[in-house]
Amino acid sequence: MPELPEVETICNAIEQSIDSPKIDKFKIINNKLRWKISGNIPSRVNGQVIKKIYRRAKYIIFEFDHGCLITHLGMTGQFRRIQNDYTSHKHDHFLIKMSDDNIYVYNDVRKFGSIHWSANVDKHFLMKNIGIEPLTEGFNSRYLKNRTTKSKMKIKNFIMDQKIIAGVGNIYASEALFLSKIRPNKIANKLSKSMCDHLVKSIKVVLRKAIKYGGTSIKDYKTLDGNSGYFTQKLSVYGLDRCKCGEKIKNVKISGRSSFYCPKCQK
DNA sequence: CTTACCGCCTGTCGGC
DNA sequence: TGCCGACAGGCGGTAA
Repeated sequence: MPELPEVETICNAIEQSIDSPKIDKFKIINNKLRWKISGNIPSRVNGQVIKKIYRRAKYIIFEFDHGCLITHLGMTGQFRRIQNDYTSHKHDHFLIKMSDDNIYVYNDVRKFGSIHWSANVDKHFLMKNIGIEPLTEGFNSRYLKNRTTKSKMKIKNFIMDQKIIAGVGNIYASEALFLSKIRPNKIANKLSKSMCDHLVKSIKVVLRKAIKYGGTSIKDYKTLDGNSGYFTQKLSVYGLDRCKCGEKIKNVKISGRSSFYCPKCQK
């Protein structure tokens, strides 16, 4: 479900809504997620203070002195914030009750999300192969040219590959390629230096703007307090019928995923 | 090593 | 009205 901008939005919302960062009780409601919730998480975090909440790729990391909780929202994962009394909803999986009145409830219809405890985040199996963060200086045209040169993947699959670029998913891949005027099925090693330059800039622009507007809500995504993201109204190709140039937008499957592009604007 | 495909889950929507 | 297949924003594991 959520990509980098949505996870960033949720992360910030959780952090800003906490008054007291001490966990009163971590409660498992239904442990069947992508991986069974294990590792005795309650005993590790009950009574502990969250030092920091941050995003890495599409993961939300709750950092403690002695380790981290690593959560992923999969396709349909949501956190909702409630206060005082918990009323159960279908597909609730766990909740984090803080020592203030906040309770953060994780709900996930399709169960593709996850939560793990790790004493060393960077070495955790879910984190150790994650690629560069696209909103850092290290993600530049030199990096992209170097990596694309060696790849025979379609460029859309390439920029969605978490081992290469962290956090870009199906929506923002389509949007960034539209901005760069590159067709999604172009082979990565066919990109020129200037195309790489353009694509790097486009990815950064799209992600920053989406964060600014609180993410994109196509189906399930909701911010912490149940609101939709406003970037939905700013989309240029994803889910749209017609390009601003007037041309009909194409929706083709690339590796089974819907991929939108304008045949006139993108070459 | 790289790339392609499967399967995990539930809910919704369109076609017949 | 009901049934059935297709599809939905992800990703690790495995096969080729």
